[in-house]
Amino acid sequence: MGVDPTAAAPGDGARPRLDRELILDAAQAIVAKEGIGKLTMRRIGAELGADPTAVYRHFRNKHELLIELADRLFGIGPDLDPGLSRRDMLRAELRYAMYRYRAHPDLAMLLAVQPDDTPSLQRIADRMLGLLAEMGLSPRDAAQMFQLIENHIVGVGLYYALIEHGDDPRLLDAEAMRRVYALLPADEYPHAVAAAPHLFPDLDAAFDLGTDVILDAVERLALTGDPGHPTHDDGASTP
Amino acid sequence: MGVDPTAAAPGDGARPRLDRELILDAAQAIVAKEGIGKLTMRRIGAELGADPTAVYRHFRNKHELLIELADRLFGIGPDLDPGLSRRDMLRAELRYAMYRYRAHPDLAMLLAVQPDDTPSLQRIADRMLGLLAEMGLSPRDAAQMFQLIENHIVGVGLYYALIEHGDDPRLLDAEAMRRVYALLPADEYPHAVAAAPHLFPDLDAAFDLGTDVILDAVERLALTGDPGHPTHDDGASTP
DNA sequence: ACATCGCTGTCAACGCTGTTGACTTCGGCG
DNA sequence: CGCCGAAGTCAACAGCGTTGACAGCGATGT
Repeated sequence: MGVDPTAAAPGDGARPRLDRELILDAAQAIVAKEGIGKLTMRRIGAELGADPTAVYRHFRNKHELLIELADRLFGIGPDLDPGLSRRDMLRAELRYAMYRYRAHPDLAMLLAVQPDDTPSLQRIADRMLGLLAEMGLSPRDAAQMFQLIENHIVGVGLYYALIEHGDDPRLLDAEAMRRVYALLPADEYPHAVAAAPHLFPDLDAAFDLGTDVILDAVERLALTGDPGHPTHDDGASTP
Repeated sequence: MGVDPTAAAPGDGARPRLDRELILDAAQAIVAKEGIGKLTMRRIGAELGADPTAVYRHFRNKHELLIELADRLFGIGPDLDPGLSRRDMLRAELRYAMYRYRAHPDLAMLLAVQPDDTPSLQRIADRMLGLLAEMGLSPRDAAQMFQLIENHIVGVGLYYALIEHGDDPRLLDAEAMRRVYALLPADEYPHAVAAAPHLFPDLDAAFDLGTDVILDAVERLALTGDPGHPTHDDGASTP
């Protein structure tokens, strides 16, 4: 009697017993509302209406909590129209992965340094490797191109994230960034000045361009067994 | 009980007056010896044999110090043999940039979110854009491929850095990581298991492969004005 | 030459972080 | 009912970046 654990509501005062799920819900809510920078143990405690140190009864430390939170956020994959070509499916998978990275770069980096790869990451890897195989790549080539794809995603996703979650609004103004390069001394930075109007392109377009470059290489690899140099070389071109 | 500045410094004896250069030297020494994780204001003070807060007489805050330190570390460029082909020079430039990133990923990310691009970054951009132009690209194409190159560098450099500067030694053991994937349930992760022996390739090789894919696209763009999809009209050079 | 004033370094302290150990309370089980 | 481990609370520690008040050095103006 006394406190009824079933009558718990967010503003109510009463609160069900904590468990990992409940804590992760709170953490996820904080990240969604205020960003990962504000995700502190004390903030989680406040969100739960509990003492911050109560969390330590369920998670060994903050790192363990973050890993689990990251796995939860990375667990969801895209819904793919099975009628799409392999190439288009791979494109969609890549875009989706980049968006995951872009949305939660800090958590993604945490997962990346985690030696015990989580099921989410393993499923993503399996899906992409499967598509590459179906496009005609040997397991070895698939693994190599998969590494390229991962790097591509990390590079763009991270750049995106830095710009969006950075606290300096000027980063979002590509026009202003171009102007900086346009106004450099032309004798010292001739090429930068010349290319200034085209620098800092739309990142979505840049990502797609990179994806196409990689997918072209994949198809070329599937056709000829060679990444395919465009030179009219008659011999060794790969060092 | 005044402190005698001419007789009180650990090791060296007298400590001259502080200035930005001296402080940056100390900071750089700490980063080199113990990594950026140990670079705290208090640690800098200890390295200088001075009170930690003295640093604030020369730098507005830690961020400003880090930006300046990053610019210093990124200022040095590669010595290029002028006899090299444009492609090889670009390859060298790319490798060098990746190594910079790899060596100081945190500082590199700090520079990336800095709206006022530092001279080091501007010089690097100018050099690469110049090489792309000399390979036959229009300023617009050069800017686009430059973005691709940046992403490539960030992706690989960051991945490298995470593995090397991560505190978990298991990350360095690619063989062990492959084993993890090899031992996954084959019915659930068929493609991951099949590709397991070839996953986690040597990152230097992966970087070079990615570089070649990009440079191939650059040359194709220079020749045809088109990134070049490997469709049937493509005269494959190597069977 | 003396007084002045700003720059530099020192010290103590604030608010924040993750984390620990001791204490209390709750809930299920014999 | 009584027990006992799990769960929650409280105070505290060590570390972080940073601030404001104070003290000495050094150059400067008269």
